[in-house]
Amino acid sequence: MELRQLEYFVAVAEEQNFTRAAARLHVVQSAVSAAVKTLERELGASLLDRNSKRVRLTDAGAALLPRARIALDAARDARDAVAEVHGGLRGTLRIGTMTSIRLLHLPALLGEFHRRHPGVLLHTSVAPHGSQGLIDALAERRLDLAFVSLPGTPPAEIHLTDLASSVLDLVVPDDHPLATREAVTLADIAGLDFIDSPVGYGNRAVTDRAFAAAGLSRRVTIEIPDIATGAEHVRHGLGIALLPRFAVADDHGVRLLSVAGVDLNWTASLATPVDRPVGAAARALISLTAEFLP
Amino acid sequence: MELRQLEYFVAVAEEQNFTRAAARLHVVQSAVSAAVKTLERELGASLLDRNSKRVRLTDAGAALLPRARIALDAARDARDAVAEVHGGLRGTLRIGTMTSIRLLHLPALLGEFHRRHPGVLLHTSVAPHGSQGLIDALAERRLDLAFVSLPGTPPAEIHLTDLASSVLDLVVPDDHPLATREAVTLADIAGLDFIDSPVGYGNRAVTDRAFAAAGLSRRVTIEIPDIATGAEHVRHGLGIALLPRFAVADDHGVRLLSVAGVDLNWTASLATPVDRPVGAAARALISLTAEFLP
DNA sequence: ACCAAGTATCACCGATCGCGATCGTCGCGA
DNA sequence: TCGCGACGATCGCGATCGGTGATACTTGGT
Repeated sequence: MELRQLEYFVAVAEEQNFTRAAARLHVVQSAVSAAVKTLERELGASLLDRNSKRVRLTDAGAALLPRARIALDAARDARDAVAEVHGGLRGTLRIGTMTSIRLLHLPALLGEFHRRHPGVLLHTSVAPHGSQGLIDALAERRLDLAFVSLPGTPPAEIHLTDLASSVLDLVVPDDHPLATREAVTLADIAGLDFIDSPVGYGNRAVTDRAFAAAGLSRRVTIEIPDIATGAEHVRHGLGIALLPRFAVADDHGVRLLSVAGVDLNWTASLATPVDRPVGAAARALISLTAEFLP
Repeated sequence: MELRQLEYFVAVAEEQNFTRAAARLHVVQSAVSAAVKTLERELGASLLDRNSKRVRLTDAGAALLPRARIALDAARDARDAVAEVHGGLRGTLRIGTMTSIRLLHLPALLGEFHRRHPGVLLHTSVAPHGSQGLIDALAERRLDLAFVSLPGTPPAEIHLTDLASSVLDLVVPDDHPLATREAVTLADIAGLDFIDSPVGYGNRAVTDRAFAAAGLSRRVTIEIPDIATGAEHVRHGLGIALLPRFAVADDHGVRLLSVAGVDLNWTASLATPVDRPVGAAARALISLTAEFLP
């Protein structure tokens, strides 16, 4: 068993496709097929149940996968540790981010990190399934760190460091009955049609929790993955929305109203695993993030 | 970087000699030399400072070594996990034991383990530096489990499960002034010449602690690594000793006396690491050990 | 100065790996 | 039912890798 074989196996398991795994690994498909076959022969067990249409893990493969990731992470940490001693950090840092990274000034943070550690490749990925998806990816070792928004108690295996927060304001079309008000309550907007992010996104969790805590409900009739388009949807009368002020670049045709008597604070945090040590590059980014805090 | 290279590097680091490492790995010396050189080239750092007389770790090598062990352990756990799913446990379990294994009936325990898991190779090693040395080896990932005797608070990274204990009795030559007594106190034997195990052994720690707790001292003039020879030394007038009864197979010429008013309980425990998960085979042995408890 | 022990280098050879071509399989749509 | 596209497995080939055995070089002790 060698790391190269584990790397190929993990790629196939994650992609559920030899051809895509080969592309990701920058080798031809037959090389991946052969390597996985050799690993199976060496371990004396079938790891993948596959045909021309479908690739699934066997029980043995399911047992191997998390441990293969641990071994690959350990090897990368080993490489990073040597690089740190010998002459600067090396390696790749896999970072998950929410789509609304402007809450955090991430470009400035990551830019500074890159200037300080040019040998580290930053591989950022946005969260197709919101912050909850990032948390899952962190737990499954597909990410090293994640910038998330996760109201409530985080899961036991994740540590959150709060970084920034913004209040969500109500955005209504300027001809809306509530538009003349300076502030409203949740009761004023209960039952109305809302535009919001999908379930799983942090801002969506904040708004859902607020309504639930007040024993009220609303209708989310349109889900948008990018809050920067929220004001546009509001402007065209598709509903009202709770958005941070920074997401409303152009406020013509809409009004922003405060919502009184409720916690609509949307907090962004850095999520790190607690069940394993993080690598040298991850530690460096965590330190830099702390420097960026006010 | 591959596991094979890490394995060769770890072997050289531990043996401090390429030729001995090669013997341990069952390859020729030049294969080890070439593999380490390739690893150094790939990492862009010198890992070992060596010449024909001496092999030492560099700073980069010192940074790599614990992480290399983690990666190798992870790979072995991966292999074991697949074997467990697929058809029984495989692999090697590295067990440290005190020399005085009769306190524990280890042969019976390990015999039963072997019958249940014939695919697991048990590699046992005794403790040249006593239980403390076993604890060090466990922390440094050179052992998976250890049977130790460690009075007092164990270090934070080790978990102890008490398994058995025996009281240490005073053994004197039968013409000794105390020989007519049924029991003595520590005060009676303070200042006398003792035969005992070396520092680091569990039984030695028990006796040293008892004298220290009583504010008394004694002279340990002969240190013996095997307590089974203790009574023989006493018989020949080389000193007196505190030994468990089971270690005195032949009591002619000596008397065994109780020592009142002091804790001379010598406890044997199973030491497991707390900072990392143990492999499948280790978990199986831990379970079997629990079954063997009364 | 000599020697023994150990590491590094070299030539050689068999094994391994990745590539490119191709075969076989499978699910889907007509 | 059939054709098709996509995908995994196999094969031949060339390049590279890894281990062996021999040997050169180095080093510390006598």
